[in-house]
Amino acid sequence: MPFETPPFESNPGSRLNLADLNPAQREAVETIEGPLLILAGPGSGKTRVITHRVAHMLEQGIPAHSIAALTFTNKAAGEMRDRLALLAPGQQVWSGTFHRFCSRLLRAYAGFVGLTENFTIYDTSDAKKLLKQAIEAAEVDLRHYSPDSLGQAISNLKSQGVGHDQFTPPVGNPLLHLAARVYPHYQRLLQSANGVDFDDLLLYAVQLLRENPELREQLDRRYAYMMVDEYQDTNRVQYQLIRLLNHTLQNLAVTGDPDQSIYGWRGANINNILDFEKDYRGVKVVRLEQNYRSTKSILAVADQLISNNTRRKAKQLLTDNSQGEPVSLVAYPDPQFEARDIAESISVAIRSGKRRPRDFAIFYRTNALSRSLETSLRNAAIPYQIVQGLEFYQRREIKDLIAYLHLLNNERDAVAFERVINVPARKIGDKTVEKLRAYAHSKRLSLLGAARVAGLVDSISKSVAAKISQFVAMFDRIGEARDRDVGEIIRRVLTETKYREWLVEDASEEGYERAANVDELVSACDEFDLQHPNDGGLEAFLEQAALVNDTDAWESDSDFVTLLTIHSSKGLEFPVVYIVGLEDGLIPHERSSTNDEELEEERRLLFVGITRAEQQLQLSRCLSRFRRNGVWPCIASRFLMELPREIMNCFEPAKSDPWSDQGDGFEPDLESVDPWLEDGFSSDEVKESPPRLKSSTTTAFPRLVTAAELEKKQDELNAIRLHPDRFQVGMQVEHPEYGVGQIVELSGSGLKRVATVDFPLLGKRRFRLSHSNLQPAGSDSH
DNA sequence: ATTCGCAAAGTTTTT
DNA sequence: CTTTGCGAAT
Repeated sequence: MPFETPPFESNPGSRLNLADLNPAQREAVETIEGPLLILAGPGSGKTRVITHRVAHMLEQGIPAHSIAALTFTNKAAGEMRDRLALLAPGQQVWSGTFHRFCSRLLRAYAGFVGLTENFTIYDTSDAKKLLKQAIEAAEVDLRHYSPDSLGQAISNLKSQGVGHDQFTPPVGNPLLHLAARVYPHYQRLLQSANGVDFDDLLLYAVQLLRENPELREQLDRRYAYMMVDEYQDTNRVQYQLIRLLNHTLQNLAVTGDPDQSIYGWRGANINNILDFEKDYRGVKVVRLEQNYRSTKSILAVADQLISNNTRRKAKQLLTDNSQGEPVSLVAYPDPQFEARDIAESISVAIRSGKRRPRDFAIFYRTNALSRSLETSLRNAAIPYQIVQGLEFYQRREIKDLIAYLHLLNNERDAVAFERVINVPARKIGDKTVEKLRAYAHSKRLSLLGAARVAGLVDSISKSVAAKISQFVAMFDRIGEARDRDVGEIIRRVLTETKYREWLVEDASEEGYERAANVDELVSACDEFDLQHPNDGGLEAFLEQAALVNDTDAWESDSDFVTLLTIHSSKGLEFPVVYIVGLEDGLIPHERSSTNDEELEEERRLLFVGITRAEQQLQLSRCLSRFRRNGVWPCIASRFLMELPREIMNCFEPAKSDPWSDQGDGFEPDLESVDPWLEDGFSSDEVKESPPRLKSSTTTAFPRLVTAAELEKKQDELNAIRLHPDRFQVGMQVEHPEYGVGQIVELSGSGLKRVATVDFPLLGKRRFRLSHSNLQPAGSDSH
């Protein structure tokens, strides 16, 4: 029997020491055979358990190639690989994301699902182009729904494991009826382009295993031991995949925490983990409840918050860590203030020598919230890295160039063809492409194939056909480099297309910036070549580019403050964490508060954020925020009311807060906003002097907002709220210094609402209503 | 037929 | 404040 090898000699380089583990952890590590459910609370050493478990399996003589570990993100897979390299040097255990696993599988068996091995993986924006064509082809009436919502619907179907030919829409759901009509067209377009979207990777893999039992059995045995991380975030297809691969041999270990399930919106089914014990027979359940990460103060807040969820298995968070400092809860006047204050406290802590930049992280609900934080950190000269800002691979110039590579790798790639055919501009426009598309469709050719014979297309003029031939000739010259290093290929693309020259043609600043990005892409290609001397090549690079995102580029080793969404903070930990924007409409997000289930997911999201913090945590919100066309008052997140505020440091407005605490339903008065008036704010009369930041190093989060400042800001908000339309153009107003004048213009909105007043003696002056003492002339001032 | 310029509208979370 | 869509000019 292969598994009875004595542990000592099989792996002499091992650093494995099970004595480092607590009893529950050890039990998980030592359970190798059969289904195992590891319920791991935050900070309970889950990664440690997983890696030790694999190392232990290897010590027991289980061959590395029969172990596969599926993770949720590349980041998690990478971390596991790194830690395993320390515990069990030189052992090649497969670890990666679901999508990568499926992609690998499909490359090997592409023919079974109607693809060839060089298929293209489309990201969401590429897929959207095909979706739009599909919508046209299906001739559906899209008056009531956006293409995006249709795409969402189809994506949801796919993640439920529903194929394009298996779906009957339920009666009375118009969106799904549309989806049912568009879905087959969309799928046909993907197939003819030899492409897949993200969901297809999983769906096709399941289809492949279902239709080929002998292959399923073979793979089941090949990966005799499987581990799945973040099992609470798996969706239906992922669940099916796991079942298919663990049918014969059920040596399956899943880890997860129902309280950290935050991907319901993309089809994750929390029942997958709640029902694990029903799905597999003889499941061993191990609970890791001891928290090694956070202080008692932080855990108390997290615990109190999550206890408001009803759909959960009650669980205590225990720690032997110290009490630590109380969690701070701060209300700031506005996001700029919030950002400045946070940057200031970080700066103070760094300068005092107590902390380094990498000790800090700032979380927000939506990416858009990162802006003011970036500005403040930059102004404070604090090094920071933003995870998932504007993604590198989403930039236009990068997508353009990668499209050339895609077309090189997969000549049927219609999206890539349409992207590159006229970039740089070659006077081959939409109309021509449409003709090519029609011709290609009728002759069953790819777009590039049609382009090769453009002269045969009647509707295309000779001169345009010549331009197309020129393009094809150029493309084929690039194609000669197809089998070279990726760096060489991309250089070939650049020299042949003169893309870089085209970018800087107009000598615009934007052009140079884009050119710099192009250079960065070239370096990325070279880097890839260096790192993949043997398993490289165009196809591998493209797969990497499609499945690796910027989150994975996050460097935990470098000394930066980290900015990221709460979602992408999962699995990470930081000594000091700030979570900003805790306002109603953000957390819970306005689009996620329609029912209790979504609300509970939002609560879990905040729970995840809170439990990332090791030593210090500050939660903050703003009293007003710039949104759409003006400044709007913000209501505190309802979750804040669920926190144990008596044990927290609260820097909330002193008097009762009309925006949050009374909750008497202030609704922004739409009529007080003039969306058609642009706001001109360069006038010197309109000045904004931010309150000076004070700081002290005595407390964890020095109190930088004084109660007086908050009150003042609030009075301003009140004034606007109570008298949204006190002023009108043509009205006579009185200014304490300048006297009486007439309003000639009103612009801006909210706190930035500005009146231009014409004074008989002084001429025109501009005033910000929220700051000035303008009164309607002759009115009884209060 | 293409390109350029302006206006309008839209803003969650991710593989 | 950004991106997308449409209309006019070349």
